[in-house]
Amino acid sequence: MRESDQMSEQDTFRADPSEADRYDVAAVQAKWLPVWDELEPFKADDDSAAEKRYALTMFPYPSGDLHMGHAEVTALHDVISRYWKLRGFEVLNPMGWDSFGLPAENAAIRNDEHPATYTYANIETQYESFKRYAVGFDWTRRLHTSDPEYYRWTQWLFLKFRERGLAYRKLAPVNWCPNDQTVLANEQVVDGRCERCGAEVTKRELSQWYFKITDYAQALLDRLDDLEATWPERVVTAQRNWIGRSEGAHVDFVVGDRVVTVYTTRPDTLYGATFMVVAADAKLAAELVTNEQRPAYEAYVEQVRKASDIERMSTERPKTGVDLGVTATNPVTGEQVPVWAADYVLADYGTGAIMAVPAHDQRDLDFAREFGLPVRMVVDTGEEDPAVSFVATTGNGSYVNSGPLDGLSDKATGIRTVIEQLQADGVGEGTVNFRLRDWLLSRQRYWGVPIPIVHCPTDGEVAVPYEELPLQLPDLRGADLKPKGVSPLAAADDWVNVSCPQCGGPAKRDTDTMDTFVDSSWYFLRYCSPHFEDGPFDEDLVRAWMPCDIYVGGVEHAVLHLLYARFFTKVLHDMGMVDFEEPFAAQLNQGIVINQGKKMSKSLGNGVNLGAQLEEFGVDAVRLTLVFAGPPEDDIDWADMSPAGSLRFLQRAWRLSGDVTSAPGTVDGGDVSLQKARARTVHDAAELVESHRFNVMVARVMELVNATRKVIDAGGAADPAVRAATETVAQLLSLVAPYVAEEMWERLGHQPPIARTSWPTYDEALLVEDTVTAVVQVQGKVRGRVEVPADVSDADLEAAAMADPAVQKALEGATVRKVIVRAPKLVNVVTG
RNA sequence: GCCCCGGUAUCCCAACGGCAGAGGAAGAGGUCUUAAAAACCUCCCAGUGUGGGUUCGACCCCCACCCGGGGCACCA
Repeated sequence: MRESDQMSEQDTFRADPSEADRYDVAAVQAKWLPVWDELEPFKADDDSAAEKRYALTMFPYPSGDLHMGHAEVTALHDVISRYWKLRGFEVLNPMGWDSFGLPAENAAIRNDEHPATYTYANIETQYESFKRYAVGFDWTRRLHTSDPEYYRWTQWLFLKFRERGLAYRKLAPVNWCPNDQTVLANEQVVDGRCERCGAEVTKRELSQWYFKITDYAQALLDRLDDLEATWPERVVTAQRNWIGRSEGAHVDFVVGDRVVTVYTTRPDTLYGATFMVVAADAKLAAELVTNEQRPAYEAYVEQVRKASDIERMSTERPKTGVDLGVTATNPVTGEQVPVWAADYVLADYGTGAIMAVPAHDQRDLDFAREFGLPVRMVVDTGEEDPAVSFVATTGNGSYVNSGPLDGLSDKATGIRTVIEQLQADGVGEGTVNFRLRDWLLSRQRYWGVPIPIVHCPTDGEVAVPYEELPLQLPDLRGADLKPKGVSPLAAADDWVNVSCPQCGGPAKRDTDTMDTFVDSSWYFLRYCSPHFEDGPFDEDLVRAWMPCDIYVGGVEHAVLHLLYARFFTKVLHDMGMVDFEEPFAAQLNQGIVINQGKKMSKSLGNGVNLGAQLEEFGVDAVRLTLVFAGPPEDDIDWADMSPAGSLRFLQRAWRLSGDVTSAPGTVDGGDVSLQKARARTVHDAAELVESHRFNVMVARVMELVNATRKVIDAGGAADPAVRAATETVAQLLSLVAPYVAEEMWERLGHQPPIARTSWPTYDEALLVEDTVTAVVQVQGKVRGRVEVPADVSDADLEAAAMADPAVQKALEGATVRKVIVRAPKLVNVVTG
């Protein structure tokens, strides 16, 4: 007895509920990971007869380990992917790394090593983290854009684009980041600063490679209409703004012995043009200026060059400019107007020259005021004369001082009339302009795709033959990579000096590398056949999987990556390699994870370490927290979240699986209200996932857990409805918390993996309620409730409502004027 | 300056134009425990940023404004 006393004491200690009624998070994770590795439930089968779905999430750059942002986007993404899987689709859900780029190069310089060292070490770290995070990726399709097997095809595509005239080289002023020592695309300059490092961008005149994305401006714009329903509105709007289509006219002015064409959206105000302005940094200005004015002009240009974009773009700044000393002839009036140079006119938009109509354009008016130039109103809008008010008028009005336009009062008619006249006289034409510029793709850095071009003194630019691809990077490391203003590749003599593929004579390789956005413009295609060796992708497999049914990622790529990827897809469509024009059928942009109301940052010291959170609460609880936090698009303030609460809920759900006492398969019948709750939950969950309202879906699962708990505690552990509900909980939970779901599934007597089960079914009849509680309002205020059959007629409901004692009381002494009946839920009695 | 999104309980968030509360967190009390944690039970908590309008009825639609977040801004 003594011995057994001791035993029981120990047992009591062991049987502490905190040990017995909770699962060991770390042990469950350790248990299932190898099982899933073995079973590969998410391996996508190209040959499957099932309908295919492609779930794509933006691949990461390998900087360090995964952080909260990755955790959020993949948790949300995985809900959709796992849902489709349960719905019976063959799902392609791949992952890889956007592994070329500057951080690796900077780390290599710091640590005196090769950029690949940093890159591939981080990839391995992130890969392990993704594995533990249990996202349903098909790892057999993993790719890295820095692998020669991948960038071989990036180079191939570049050459194909070039053959189609879509990749070309030109000398032009370009954005230069003095910190990163490389040029930048327009899209990478945000408010005059480098999008990557924040340094102020300056201008340089350089010969660089461009993709002719402007050829596709109209197509890129047109197709946005189709995406409106399934893409976030802000992304569509951002792209529309970025493409910036405008309709207007080219008008030819004569300056001396040459023609200068201007672009205007208001040709109808041509009679009010009182001067012309040419972009100060355009060649045209230097060509037009008189010798007398040249010193003043050159001083001005010098001043403009020095000013940063930030200064230039400030709208507060007074207008500056210089008189070029020449006059231009207005083609419709024959009038001579002065020609000025100014920096408010941009060299690379339109024709780089404008006709200034100060009365009807605020910028021109500001300039005219600054330099005492005349203001002539030609559209009378009824507002005060801009020459007096200094407020340009831009609305509709009647034309004055405008020759044949006088008497008209409609802007559209005025514009059309002038364009017709210009065309008849051969001095202008209607035209369309875009804000979008060609995509500058050269970068003066090492860790990127080498541009497969050889420069030959005899043959000029010569393509590296396709059979020589990939053109691999030379082996440079450490100090070799220090930015010097030219690409580090230029110093690799053995690599640079080659014989011309055409004439065999001495020639030099192009030493720039490609913008990493080129790499990511087609990776989603590569996933369809990641090991294909006869081209960038297997066209049949791309046809089978693409376009992506959902693309989940950050809204920061609204223009950059998404516009480029769309451009690539359109070109490939024109090349006949793909049969669709848009790569991403639908899109979901998640918010960001912040902490204490602020973006996480080192300087604020408010960073939340993902690894520590996973360690403390487990993968499932962290994922659940992120999904449950709110609508996916909203930012999540981690300080407001309770991963501990998430874990508590998961424990609660898990406990159900241990309380079920019926045998597997015992799922029909039982507690009717629980059956109904289960049916309703499954029905709603599908709708909620499809409309991306994952947080509400989780709340519904919580409700079902609560309902099931109640039945069990009331003695229903053996009830078939309890088993059915618990199995449903496990399956629904598997979209968010795969470990505990798998564990529950096993405890319920089933084989793994739960990911390969199918979406729970239910009897439709359970969704139909027999009776409904109808609300009776008097003057919009609830005064009573009546229980009625769900299919009650309006008349019967009204009768029942009016018979209700509480309603009778509320109606005492009042005259019923009208009764609104909305069977079976509501009656509103209006008195009067 | 222009455009978009949001503002519901102490907090995060739900509510086909029809009973403002689904879910969670926090808080209070209780059961259990030597105690604590956990679990379970109970309770507390707003009339929906402000002011108008439409409607039988408005968190929801319309107008104006306030606050917060985001985007665009010398592109002619």
